[in-house]
Amino acid sequence: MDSGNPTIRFRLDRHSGLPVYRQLVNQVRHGIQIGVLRAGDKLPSVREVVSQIAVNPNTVHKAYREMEAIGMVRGEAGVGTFVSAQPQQWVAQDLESELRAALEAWIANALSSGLSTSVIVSMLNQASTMLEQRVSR
Amino acid sequence: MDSGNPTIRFRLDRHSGLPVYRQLVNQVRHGIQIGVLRAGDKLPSVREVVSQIAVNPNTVHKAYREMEAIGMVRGEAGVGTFVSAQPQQWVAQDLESELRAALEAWIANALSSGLSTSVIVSMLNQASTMLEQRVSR
Amino acid sequence: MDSGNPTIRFRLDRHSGLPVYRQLVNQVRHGIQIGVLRAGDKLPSVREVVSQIAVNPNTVHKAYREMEAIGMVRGEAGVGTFVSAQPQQWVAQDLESELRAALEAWIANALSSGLSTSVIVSMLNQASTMLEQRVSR
Amino acid sequence: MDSGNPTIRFRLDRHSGLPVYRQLVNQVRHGIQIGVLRAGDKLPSVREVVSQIAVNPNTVHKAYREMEAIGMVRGEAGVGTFVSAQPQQWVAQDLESELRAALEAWIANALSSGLSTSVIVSMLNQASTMLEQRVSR
DNA sequence: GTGGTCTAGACCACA
DNA sequence: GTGGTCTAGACCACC
Repeated sequence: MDSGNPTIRFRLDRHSGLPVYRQLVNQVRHGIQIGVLRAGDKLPSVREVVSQIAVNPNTVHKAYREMEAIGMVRGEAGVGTFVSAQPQQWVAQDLESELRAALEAWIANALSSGLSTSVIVSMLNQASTMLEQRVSR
Repeated sequence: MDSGNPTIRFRLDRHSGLPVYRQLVNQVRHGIQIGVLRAGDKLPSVREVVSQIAVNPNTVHKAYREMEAIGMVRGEAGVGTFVSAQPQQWVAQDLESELRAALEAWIANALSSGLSTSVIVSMLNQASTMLEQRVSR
Repeated sequence: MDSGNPTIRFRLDRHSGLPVYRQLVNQVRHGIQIGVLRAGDKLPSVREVVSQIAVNPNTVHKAYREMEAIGMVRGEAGVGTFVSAQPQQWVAQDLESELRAALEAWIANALSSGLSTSVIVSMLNQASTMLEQRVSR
Repeated sequence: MDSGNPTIRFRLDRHSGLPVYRQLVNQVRHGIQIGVLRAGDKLPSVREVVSQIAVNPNTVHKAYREMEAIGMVRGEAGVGTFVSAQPQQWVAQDLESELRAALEAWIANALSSGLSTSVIVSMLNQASTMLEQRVSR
């Protein structure tokens, strides 16, 4: 009914390797951080998302459940899903520690595969450099 | 019984998240790269591996089949499994490209979460530095 | 439920001596060759195949993995398994070269058994003729 | 002891795809057919064969057991293995029917893989022709 | 002893 | 629902 303000539009990168539900969570988080989404804003309904990006409803459900579990968002039955109050602070911290852990896991994998430390270091440096150039492009 | 040349001993990291059979493949690849395994060398039999690292025979078999499919190794029924001739070239590329892809996915995840490029870059640099210090320790 | 497009139905020859998983691979290859299966078409799910031909899920999975390793097919977790784009070229060669090798082995066996070449030749011709008549029957 | 007359020397084709024990059987059969081996002739002992062609003793045993089961040969404990009397007739017939069955199986495989009859026929004819040319070479 | 195939089941992440 | 990994065990041909 109150579909007037679409608040956020999801987009999908099918080739990124990232799980779909994770992309959705990330985009909401991103929206909150850059101010597109504010406390109390309504997220599109599951059905709307499904028609937008042609994805399985269960996948959207999972993303919404995940966000709710973190406290990023609150779902009210029969009404909709809304951005929580003051989610900004921990959102960022939570994300960083999660990413840091993932990067640690990546390094552990590389080491346990027998790659030399110097090669791993150079891969990290190379990625870092590429990223810096991409932004100044 | 006295198989004399133990060629390679597998070790398992149960917490790495990497599938067991992939760990085995990586370790053989590693062994070939550092010269512990050479063309014609015999890998331990499936049953030997099973008794070494307490894993299901099928899992080991799966790893061996994978290596054979890539051409890294050749299995002869009733005889054993042997390192192929001239496997060196692609061996290195395979593993590195896999890890590079995983790192790219990590960056994609970070970017799509709304993390600023500078933060990501600093995380990469920090990890790289930590790794270098760990080796000189 | 109403998956509508049955794309391919597997059949099994339990007495052919060919491993079940190889029969499945061959039949998909055949389906692609005769145009029943085209790029992007969905293969029946592992569980569907299981209920069709009464075989263990792992066996079907093995066949699907084999096809994926060759590049004939691509499996997406949670979605299904789909025929790859442009698989036609090598598809034909693969099967034929395999059969040709088997026929060479048969001849080698016959020769090394001391059968005269003329007898072998006549056996081949006889088989060939029988096959032609069977088709015009 | 009576190693004076070596009667038959085995050779192995490692790339033929034929099982080793089968090659041994075939060679004895061949030897009988061309008259190199006659009724009562002694086959080399398992140990002699092992030292000749570097093969597992069990493999030689299996070949000898197989020949004995067919009646081609008779083993006397502590003495040796000897060619049976009048083995020629059925030896040939037995072999031919066996080969014919194998060829039928090959055709069945080809058909069940979805190869067209005409392609199979042409493969057979091609093999037959190649074989004829090889002999007139 | 060796690897190869298959069955019968479990649990997981993802859609 | 989908495929992916793994366990526990069987039987086979071959060495």
